Amino acid sequence: MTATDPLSGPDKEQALKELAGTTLFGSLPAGILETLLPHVALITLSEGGTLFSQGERARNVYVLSSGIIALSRASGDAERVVALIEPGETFAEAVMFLRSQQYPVSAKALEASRLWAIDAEHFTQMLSLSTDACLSLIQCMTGHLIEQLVDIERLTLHTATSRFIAYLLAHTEREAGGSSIVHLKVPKSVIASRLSIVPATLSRTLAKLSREGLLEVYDSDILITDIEGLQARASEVSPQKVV
Amino acid sequence: MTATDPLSGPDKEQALKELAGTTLFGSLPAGILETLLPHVALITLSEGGTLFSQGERARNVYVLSSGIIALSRASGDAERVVALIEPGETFAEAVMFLRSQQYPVSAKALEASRLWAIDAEHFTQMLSLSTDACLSLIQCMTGHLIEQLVDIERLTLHTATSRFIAYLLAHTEREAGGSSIVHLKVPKSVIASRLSIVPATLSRTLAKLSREGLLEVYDSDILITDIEGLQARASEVSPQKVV
DNA sequence: CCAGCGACTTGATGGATATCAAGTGATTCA
DNA sequence: TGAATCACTTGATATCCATCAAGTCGCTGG
Repeated sequence: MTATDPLSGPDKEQALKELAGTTLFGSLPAGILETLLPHVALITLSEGGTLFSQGERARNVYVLSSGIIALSRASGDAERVVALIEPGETFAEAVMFLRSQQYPVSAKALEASRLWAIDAEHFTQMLSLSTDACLSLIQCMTGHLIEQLVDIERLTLHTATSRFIAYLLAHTEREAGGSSIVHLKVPKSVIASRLSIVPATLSRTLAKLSREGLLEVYDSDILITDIEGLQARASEVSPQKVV
Repeated sequence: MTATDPLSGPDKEQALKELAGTTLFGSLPAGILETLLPHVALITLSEGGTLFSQGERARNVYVLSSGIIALSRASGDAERVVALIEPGETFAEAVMFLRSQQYPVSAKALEASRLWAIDAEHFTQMLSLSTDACLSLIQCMTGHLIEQLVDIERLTLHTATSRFIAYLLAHTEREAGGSSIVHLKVPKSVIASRLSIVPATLSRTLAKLSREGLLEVYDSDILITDIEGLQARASEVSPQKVV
């Protein structure tokens, strides 16, 4: 992991442009974002590199510029990927509001990555000066809350198969024809962890769906041949009605 | 469900006092909270009454004064309790920042309850006038994010038994002696749903722990006889190491 | 070029927990 | 007062998915 600080000219422009493209920083009144720039650093990670570890003192808020970051949470000797961050997304936005002041997850690069690291203290300072910044952060956190709620819903109410299909459908780019290709950008073992499935089961799931003629598997490329069929199975629940 | 608006004298005082006791409203600069009072209504629900339903247009933010509220999320024909609200807690705080403007869960009273309903629009308005209010909300949402993260961790990494023990331990009031009593304030079926267990399994779990001499069950009162033994089993994970 | 390793697949088996079903008490209500 | 209902318990069985264990294939490095 390498970090530069302060940013030099061209990086500075790039940072400004990329931050402005996020929900978190995109709707700030002119000038506010610039005041933050002196406290932004460029970080580069090589594949497999660790950005921070669970429990570590939280110092920065991040924007991913390129690459992929996996956020994972460990408990005892078990660990699970809880989120996959793609370019243009922010993460660890509310880290300085945690009682513990510690990152609640670990962040690791799944491929070589570039990130902008914003100093948490100065970010907080900016929040206290701008309601617009606060509202953006709230907006952003609301999104995360809903995502987590949906995650919980899937984990508790849906089967491994329907969870995987939901993942697949969420990652298919719309294509004109009746069939479309989804390229898996991370190893299947990571997707499995993200969905709380064991890799062996994910493999079997893929084989099953393939046998059923819903999709075809070519390594990390999945050809979807029957999107309606998949959609139908995605909403299957493992019943358990209550209250 | 009955609602009054505007509040009369004594209710007004009560509302002011109770709102001031929450994280969300407690640290507002003097005077700000008062401006909100005209937009606060008192709502009473009888046992089993519905406050709002999933998908309904979101109009209010709530503070629970007395009683118990279950927040649950449905998907298909399955449903799960995702949170149990106790007096003094706020909920649906960020509801007006949702794209859909709809409640993502349903809220039902498990016993007769009183609540303060704050008009969402005026609450938002107050946020845009006070950074302190924003920061309180952010603080509050951060708490919810961590709670959900821990919930997910438990659901995916721990067994039904250890989830139940964690619930039990989180609800034991410290007692001097080597043993303490936990009174379950909601039906066991609701706790089961909250923990994503089926009632029959919860019942068996209780029987098992009782046979092992870790606790004794007297209907809704659980006598904990071996807290260390329970703590040891609470951290059991269903292994699944990854990445 | 082959050894070793990592990512994935596939098979055999087991275990945790859901499902289905039949109880038991306690409470409500006609 | 008896019937109905509810909350819970307990038993028998089923199912999903994890575990354990061998593969295969492609890649890297000596």
